[in-house]
Amino acid sequence: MARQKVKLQYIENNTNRKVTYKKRSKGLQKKAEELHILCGVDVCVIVYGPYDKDPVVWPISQAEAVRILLEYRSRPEMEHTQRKFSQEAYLKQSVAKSKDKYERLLMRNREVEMENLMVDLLCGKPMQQVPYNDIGDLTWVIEDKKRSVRHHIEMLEIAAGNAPAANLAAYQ
Amino acid sequence: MARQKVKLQYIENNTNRKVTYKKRSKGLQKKAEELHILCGVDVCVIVYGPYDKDPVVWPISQAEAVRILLEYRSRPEMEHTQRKFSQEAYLKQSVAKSKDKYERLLMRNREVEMENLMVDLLCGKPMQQVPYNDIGDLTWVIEDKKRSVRHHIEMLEIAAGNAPAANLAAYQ
DNA sequence: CGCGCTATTTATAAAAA
DNA sequence: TTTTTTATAAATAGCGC
Repeated sequence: MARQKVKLQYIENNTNRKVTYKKRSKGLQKKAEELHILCGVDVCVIVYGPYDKDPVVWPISQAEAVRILLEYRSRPEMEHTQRKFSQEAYLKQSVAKSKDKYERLLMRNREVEMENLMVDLLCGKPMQQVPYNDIGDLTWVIEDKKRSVRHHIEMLEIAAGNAPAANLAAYQ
Repeated sequence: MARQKVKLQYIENNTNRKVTYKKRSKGLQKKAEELHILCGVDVCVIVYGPYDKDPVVWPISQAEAVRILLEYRSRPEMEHTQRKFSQEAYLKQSVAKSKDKYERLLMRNREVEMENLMVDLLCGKPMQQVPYNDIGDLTWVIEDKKRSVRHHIEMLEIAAGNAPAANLAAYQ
C-alpha cells in the first residue's frame, strides 16, 4: 500500500512475503491493541505463521479464547453463517445495561464466575447449592455447554471402563 | 487517525466509542484477511465486544485455533504474567474513578484467578508451575474447596463403579 | 538480515447529509 | 440514527544501507 499498490494475492517471492508478514503482523497487533484500549472490548489475535515460532495471542485470557473457540466449533455450520450465538446475545443484553465502567467490570467478573460455577457443576457440585439468583445467568452457559458436557461424560465413561483409579488420581 | 489525532485511551463518550468500534473492528478484519491472503499464514481474530452480538472469529480453522491456544496455555508462567500485567493495567485505567470498588474488584479478580489456578491443579497441572507468590492466596481457596473436591472424587468413583451415564446425565 | 526512509495507499475522526 | 464525505493520521511497499 505504498510506493506501489499491491494486489491482494499470495506473495510468491519468499523475501518479500516474509518482510510483508513482519510488517503487517506487527501492524495487526497494534490495531488490535488500539481497539482494545479505545473501545474496552476484548480482542484476541492469533497469527500462526511459519516465521515466528510462537503464535501471537493477545490480550484476552487464553482460557476465555479457548472457551469461545470451542463453543464456536461446536456449532453447526449453518449457525456460523447466521452468526446466532445465544451467549453473545446474552452478553450484549447484559452489557447494554451497564452504565459505567465499573458495571462493565462487574459483568466481566460475573461472566467468569458463571464459568467457574459451571465447572463446579461439571465436577459434581450439587445443583441445590447454587444460589437461586445465579440460576438465570447460569442458564445460557449451560445451554451453550451441553455438547461439551456430553464430551465430558464420554471421557468419564472411558475412564470408568478402563483404569478409573489411575485416571482419577490425577484430579486430587 | 484523521481529522484529529486521538489519544490512545478509553473513549468515554458512548456514541463515539460505538462508532469507533464499528469502524475499527471492520478495519481489523480487513487487515487480518489481507495478512492471511498476502502471506499465506493462518490468522484468527476474535472481537468479543458488547456491541456486536457475535464474536468475530476469523478465518483459520477452529480446530487449529484451539490447538494453538491450548499450546499457549502450557507455556511458561512468565509470559502469562506479562499478559496479566497489561490486563491489570487496563482494569486499573477503567475504574480509576471508583477506587474502593476497584480494590474490591481486584480482590475478586484475585479470588477468581486462584479458583482457576485450582481448577488447573485439579486437572493435573504440576504444582511446580505455580508461582510462589500465589501459594498463600491459593491455600484458603483450596481449603474452602476440599469438601467439594472430595465430593467430586466420590462422584467419579460412583460413576466408575456403577452407572455413570445415569448419574452424570443429571448434570446436563 | 534488519533498519530507515519516503511516496503512496489505507484507515479513519469528524463533519455533513 | 446511519450513511457519506472529506481531511488528516497511519500503515506500508519498495529501496538503499
